[in-house]
Amino acid sequence: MGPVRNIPQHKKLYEILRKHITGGIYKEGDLLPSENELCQLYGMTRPTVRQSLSSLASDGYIRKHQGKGSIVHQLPKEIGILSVSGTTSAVGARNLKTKIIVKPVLIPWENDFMFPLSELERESGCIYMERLRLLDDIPIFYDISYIANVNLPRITSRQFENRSLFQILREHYQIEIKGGEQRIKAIPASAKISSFLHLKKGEPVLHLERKMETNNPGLFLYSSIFCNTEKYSIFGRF
Amino acid sequence: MGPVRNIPQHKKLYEILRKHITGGIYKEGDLLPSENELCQLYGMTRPTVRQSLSSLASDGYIRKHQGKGSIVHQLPKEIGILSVSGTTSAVGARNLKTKIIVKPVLIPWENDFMFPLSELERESGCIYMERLRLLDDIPIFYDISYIANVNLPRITSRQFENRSLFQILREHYQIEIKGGEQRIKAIPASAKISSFLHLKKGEPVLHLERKMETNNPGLFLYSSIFCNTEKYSIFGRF
DNA sequence: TTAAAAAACATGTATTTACAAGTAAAAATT
DNA sequence: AATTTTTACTTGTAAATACATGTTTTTTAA
Repeated sequence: MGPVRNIPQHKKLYEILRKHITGGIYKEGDLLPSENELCQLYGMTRPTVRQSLSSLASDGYIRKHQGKGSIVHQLPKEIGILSVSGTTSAVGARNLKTKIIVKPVLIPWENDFMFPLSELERESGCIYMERLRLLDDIPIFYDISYIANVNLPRITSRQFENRSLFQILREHYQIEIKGGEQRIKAIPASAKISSFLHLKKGEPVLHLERKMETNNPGLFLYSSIFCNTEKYSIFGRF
Repeated sequence: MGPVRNIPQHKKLYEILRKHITGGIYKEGDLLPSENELCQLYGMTRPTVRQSLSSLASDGYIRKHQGKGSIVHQLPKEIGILSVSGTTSAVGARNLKTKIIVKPVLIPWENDFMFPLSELERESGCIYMERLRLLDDIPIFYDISYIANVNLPRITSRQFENRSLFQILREHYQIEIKGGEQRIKAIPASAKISSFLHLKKGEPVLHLERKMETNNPGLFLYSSIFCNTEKYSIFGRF
């Protein structure tokens, strides 16, 4: 069959429209072509087109209105895992730099880990890394990542500096994030956290504990993230 | 206009299965009946059943696995204020009591409101209220709500004590929350906040600023929520 | 007994068809 | 000219059909 990848049509159209929206071809408030027009344009039938639009809607890129059409919705500029919206209007992903504090190493899991672990995960050990993320040279995230060491050869020797962890997992291991859960707290900065995030000890810090599911059943990504929200907020949609 | 509402089949099945899951008939890890079985059970065709399952999956109630089936997913056990899903389940807390601090009153909008407002919203004025929410008699949320005064007769005179604002809006005004956006910060407790939440001044507090969209285009709900996350975390899915 | 092959069954993708219901523009009427 | 009605176009709902692909169980063969 050659190098032809079998990506479903509805996924292709989803990606096309998503790029058109994020790329600015369609702007906020714009009306997307009607479902029937999209059918003609891309040679698909309406249920297929509707599946793409349905995904775009549930991901927050568009809103659908019966009788009117699909309207492009304002969307957050994504930065890595989180979305940040601050006083400055549009924060591009280019301004976010990543600094490795602890390179990926294989260690045993902590006994009192923040999420319950399966037998398999415990046995496999834990790939551990610490990163600092800076926006305009201001430290925003102090990020501790944990991954179970299952079927991820040579991951500890890869370069993480300018690529997100998720990008590497997707490109080299075909791992996609399917969803997850998180706990959010406001805590006082410890000595360690405050020095990393350029805060005074005891100042409020946002703490996220996340568990992410992947397309590989049994493989989860965990992270503990400390955010300096003095200047920027965490932004989210639902 | 008769009160008869034609609720679509896929939405009915969604509600049935959702209640079965939240009610404990299906527990975490359980396999739902297969799509074909559901077709027979409820007299629908597979596309209709699949639409229900697709909604349940995107709302985090189930996970679908090709070849296996639909598996019931762990539900948030903690306070799920972040997980407002399309139809009903907003804040799933049984022991959560509400205490009104400021009864609903009609006031002009603040000049430096946290979200940009439309002309219509500004002209209409603002229904303002403050509430305190307690979990096991511990104050957890200090909640300030803002609604534009458009087509909501007698709302300032309604009883809010034991019913959620969302419930009243749904039952009396047919208003449903379709989605929204939020900003999250960790801030030091002010004198006022700290006294409401039983904290010391300066202690970390979680601050959420939310804008919620409704099925009524142009009508938004806004809220500013201060959370005591000393003992509980905010829980969310994505 | 073990391992490979086949079958049965699950969800995924896609087409075709039909009608319902909401919205907006055009046409007809007053 | 202003209002009402009609029409055209939009998305929403739903059925029937077909085949693809992944998973599990059963059967068959070594």
